Amino acid sequence: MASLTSGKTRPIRLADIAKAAGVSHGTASNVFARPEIVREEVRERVKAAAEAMGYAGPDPKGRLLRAGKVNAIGVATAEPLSYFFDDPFARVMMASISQACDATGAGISLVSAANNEQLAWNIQSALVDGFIVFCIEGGSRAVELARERKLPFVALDLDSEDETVSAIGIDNIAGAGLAARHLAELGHRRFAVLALESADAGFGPVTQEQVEASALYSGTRDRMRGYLAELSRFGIDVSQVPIYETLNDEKTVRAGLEHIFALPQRPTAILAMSDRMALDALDWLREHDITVPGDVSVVGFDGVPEGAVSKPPLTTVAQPIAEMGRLAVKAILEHDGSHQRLLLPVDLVIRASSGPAPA
Amino acid sequence: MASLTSGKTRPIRLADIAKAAGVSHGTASNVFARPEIVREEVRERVKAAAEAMGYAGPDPKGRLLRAGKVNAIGVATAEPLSYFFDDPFARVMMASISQACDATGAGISLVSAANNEQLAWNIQSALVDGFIVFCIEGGSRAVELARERKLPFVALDLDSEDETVSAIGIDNIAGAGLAARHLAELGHRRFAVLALESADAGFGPVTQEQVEASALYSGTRDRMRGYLAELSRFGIDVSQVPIYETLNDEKTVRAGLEHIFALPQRPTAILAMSDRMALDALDWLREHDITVPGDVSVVGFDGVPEGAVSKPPLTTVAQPIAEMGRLAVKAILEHDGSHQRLLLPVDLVIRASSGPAPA
DNA sequence: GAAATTCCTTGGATCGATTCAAATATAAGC
DNA sequence: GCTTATATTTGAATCGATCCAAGGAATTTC
Repeated sequence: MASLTSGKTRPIRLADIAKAAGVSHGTASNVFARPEIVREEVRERVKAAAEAMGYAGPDPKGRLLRAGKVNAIGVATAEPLSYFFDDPFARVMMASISQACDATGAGISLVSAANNEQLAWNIQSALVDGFIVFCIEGGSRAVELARERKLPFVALDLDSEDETVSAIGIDNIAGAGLAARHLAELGHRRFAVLALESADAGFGPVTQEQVEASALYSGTRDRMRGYLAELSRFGIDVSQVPIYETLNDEKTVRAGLEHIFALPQRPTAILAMSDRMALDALDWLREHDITVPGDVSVVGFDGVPEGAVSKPPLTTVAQPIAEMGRLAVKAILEHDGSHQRLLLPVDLVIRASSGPAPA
Repeated sequence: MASLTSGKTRPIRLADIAKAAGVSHGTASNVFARPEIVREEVRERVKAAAEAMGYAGPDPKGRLLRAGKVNAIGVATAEPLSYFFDDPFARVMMASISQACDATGAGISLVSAANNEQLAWNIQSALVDGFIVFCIEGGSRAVELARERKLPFVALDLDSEDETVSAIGIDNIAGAGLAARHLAELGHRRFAVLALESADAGFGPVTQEQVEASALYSGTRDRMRGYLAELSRFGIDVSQVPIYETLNDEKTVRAGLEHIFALPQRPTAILAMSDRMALDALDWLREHDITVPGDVSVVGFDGVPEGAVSKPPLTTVAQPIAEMGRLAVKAILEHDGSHQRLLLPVDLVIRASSGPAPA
């Protein structure tokens, strides 16, 4: 019936119910935003009109423009959206970010995209008060875009040389050093490294020089430096250590292990730059009847919860993930125009995936 | 230097650079929104002005109001925000929702809150084009709030009787029936049920009648009906089946098992209304040297990936989670004013946590 | 009863863009 | 040179609210 009067039903605006109730739009707005300052009789009349016309309440779109603040923070990454729910590291980080947001009543918008163009658009048009940028791999593009929005933003886990971007990261060199020393002290002398991306090139065996040369992905580079510096200290010829670069997924990790274990000198210790790789490695080794830590020791990096319940439990370099998330949210919400650059300490967590080198 | 002229630096607006470049704001807008229709010379001039003044690009806040569409969907739940990243079921669902969103370029806003008041505000002020409401437990409040926004929304997994809300759910009765029959056919006769909430009351042992009486939480009620109906069919006196209601967390599941295994008649089969509970149960049983499925069989509900890799792998009633997520996004984005009510089929996945009843 | 308070209400300004009909400039056609 | 077609640009209107200075009515004070 009602729809007969007008073909398309324009959504009801605050002005509509103001007119219907015979008050100014200012008063109508007050009924919703500060009900205590409007006379009860009027308030009821306006509410009744709103009810009668099926008003959905003040549209946040309108409020937003006036208020200026969205009360939400964007979490951006160059990975596809599902990364936030699939990747163990991202999940722990997101859980802590969302806890911090919950505490302050801020919402979370996930910003991401498969391709670069879409990512640019999504970051440019995200309705947020600031960004937390996940820079796990190839995030520098996202950082650039976030910077262009001129909103507060923090880069996570990007050890960018650029002092003008706020960043919260960890000491990758020291962390990698802890892992390498741990294994060396257990007597291991034949190592292999499962590396994260060092360039957008893809995956496969790489040399130390290639990793070093990559200006991007300083996390990868620094972990590599940390590993190799510490191994050298134990008199190991690091030029002989095979390095295999993966895409941090099961497929390429498996390919890497196939490669590494086909070499004449099998390693007794594997340094993996992420727990995700390390856990995939444990699976592969088990399937190939290579015992851990009997034949081969494995040390991961990140400290995700899955590592505590894997078979065997994973020795790893634990990042203070929860702390990083909390600090990132704090940095956005309490942004004062300055740039923060925090380097958090890491912690070696020794579990059962590492043991003495075989005799 | 620049800041000396004005104490507070108002953000630069499109109008500012239009003035600086000596063009109308209409033209300035076109430079960013439809660059191809403005003469190159002018375009460059405007861009130069924007660059010089440090313009961050058109503010989405302004665009939003004009355009009307946010291009983001809200995912709402009455649980805290971290639920999206902690809960196995939610994670799988979110992964599929985010994949569907990625494909269409839509963003995701997570909407949630610890307390009811905050939840109301968050839902009322969320900048989204529609809602997907997670109704796992006590979600009816969120559904009400979403409905008031008069935006398209879909309830997930709420088997609400209200035909006027769009919902995508599963056949809980049939699913529960599959689980119960499977165990009964394996010879089990002594059962226990780990139930989800049936009222906001909390946790503890409950009776069949109590569950039946709860108008809320129809999912819990229907799964219970499915279990008990099928067990009756095998001649089992369902009034003797202990039912323990949990909060779907480790603590209350453990309390439930303590209770159940302290009863004079120990069960040989446990029906859990969620995989999360079932997995916690497996842990508890292992710790108490009760072998699965030798002493006790366990069947879960949901079909989360963790169930495939647990010790032992979990027999469960698998929901088509990915399909549900995809359909939910589709329902929001292609909303045509009608109400969808989809009941999807479930699937019994038999793994190693269920076996013949002990002799 | 006039003046001073207090309490509500009004209507215009504003937030920052987009859109579109109309105006103007430029090029093309005869 | 005049008309017609095409390419750009303009400026007003709009999106949906919030905020605030100013005005009006009711109440209190002297």
